[in-house]
Amino acid sequence: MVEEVTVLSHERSLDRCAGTTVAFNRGDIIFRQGDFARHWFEVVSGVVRSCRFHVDGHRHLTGFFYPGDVIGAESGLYQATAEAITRAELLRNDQCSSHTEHLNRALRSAQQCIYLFGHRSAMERLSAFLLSIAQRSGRQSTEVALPMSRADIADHLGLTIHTVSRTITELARRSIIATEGPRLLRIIDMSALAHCAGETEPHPNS
Amino acid sequence: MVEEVTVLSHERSLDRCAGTTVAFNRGDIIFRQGDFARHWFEVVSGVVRSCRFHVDGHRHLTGFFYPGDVIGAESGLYQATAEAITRAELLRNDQCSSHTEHLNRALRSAQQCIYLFGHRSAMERLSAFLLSIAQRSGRQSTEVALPMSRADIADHLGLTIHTVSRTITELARRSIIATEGPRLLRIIDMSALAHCAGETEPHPNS
DNA sequence: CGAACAATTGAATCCTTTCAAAGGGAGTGG
DNA sequence: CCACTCCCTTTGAAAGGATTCAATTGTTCG
Repeated sequence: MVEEVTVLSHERSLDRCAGTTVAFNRGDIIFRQGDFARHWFEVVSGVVRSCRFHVDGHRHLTGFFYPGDVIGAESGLYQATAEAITRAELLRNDQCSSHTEHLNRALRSAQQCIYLFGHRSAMERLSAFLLSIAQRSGRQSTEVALPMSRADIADHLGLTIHTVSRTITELARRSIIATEGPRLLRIIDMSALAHCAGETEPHPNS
Repeated sequence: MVEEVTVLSHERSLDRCAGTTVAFNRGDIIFRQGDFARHWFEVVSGVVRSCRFHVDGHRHLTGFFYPGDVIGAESGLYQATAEAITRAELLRNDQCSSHTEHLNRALRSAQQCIYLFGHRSAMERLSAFLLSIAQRSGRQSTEVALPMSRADIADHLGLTIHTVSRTITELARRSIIATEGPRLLRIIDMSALAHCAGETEPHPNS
């Protein structure tokens, strides 16, 4: 296809599969699980979630995708449904023979998800989740926007909305975070949060 | 079982990175998390596990790899440590520019892991795990070999060895499976097992 | 302002973990 | 060949944590 395209925002434009920008509204489906994977996408703005539905109706949110993240790079059939949870712009690209790097990023994203689940307790999972969101959400790392609902977080972490809510409350009670409305919070003690995530826990005491 | 073929056993030999066969004994490390990813591997025989260690010592087994599976296809640093849990032969390949398909398989493997974690209860997780093992272990699908220990299964599913053991016992009590020693079991009622893996929740009865 | 939906909180239940101990193979040495 | 040990697995009972059920509070938007 064409090689020089201004649309590509980042510097790793090894590929010639120039993308076209597509805009989605909150709630729009970007692609569906089981459809043939004709395109892969890079998030430019907004947040996208990917989810799989089980037979009993319960869903599993396999990931949240922020600007710079790649989604749908798999070949064959899409393994999950992707949906915009805020207004979002995505770069849509045709599948091309060599998109190694995007596959790599998709793989890393999957491994991040696996990492989250490696944590056992609700506190560990939520803390690790908040840290990963803080890293990616772009703002000053202390302010964390939560564009997704508690239900989304719960389905991502394998918890219930009640447990998610309680755990957030508990973190606020300990002054590790501060809530500023349901969709925005501030990290007060980053190292304590990392501690809760289980990353720095040499000896167990309280 | 495994037939003797030329170096590349399957037909997808797009790549010129012809592999050399390497043999590992039970317990041998194949590569370590954090090392530079110089090679990627395809399992020819045996079973390999990949795991990540958290700072507090607890580990998470991110996957089990059977013949045909690809491991270590990521670029940069290895994201997990790979270890043979039976005597195993692997095809070692140099990283080459285009290994799209192997990345794809690695991605699918990661997504399989994510899928497992989408299940909530111990019963759901273990049932889904047994089904995935049964599909991949190659034998007649009713006989399932478990080359890994209960501890490995527990760390893979985010449970304890006690819960794993209890859940297996419970499945046997219901005659959904039959155990023939700790490392071998037979699936008696495949549809019931699938039911346990996905549809158990709606209405609880005895 | 009120309706509809989202989030929080309380109390009881259920499930998993933890603590503790017994059973079962495989391998070693007498 | 058998006794013994070690390690893995299984099982029991109590404790802890997440879910469920139920209700309240908070937020958004017409």
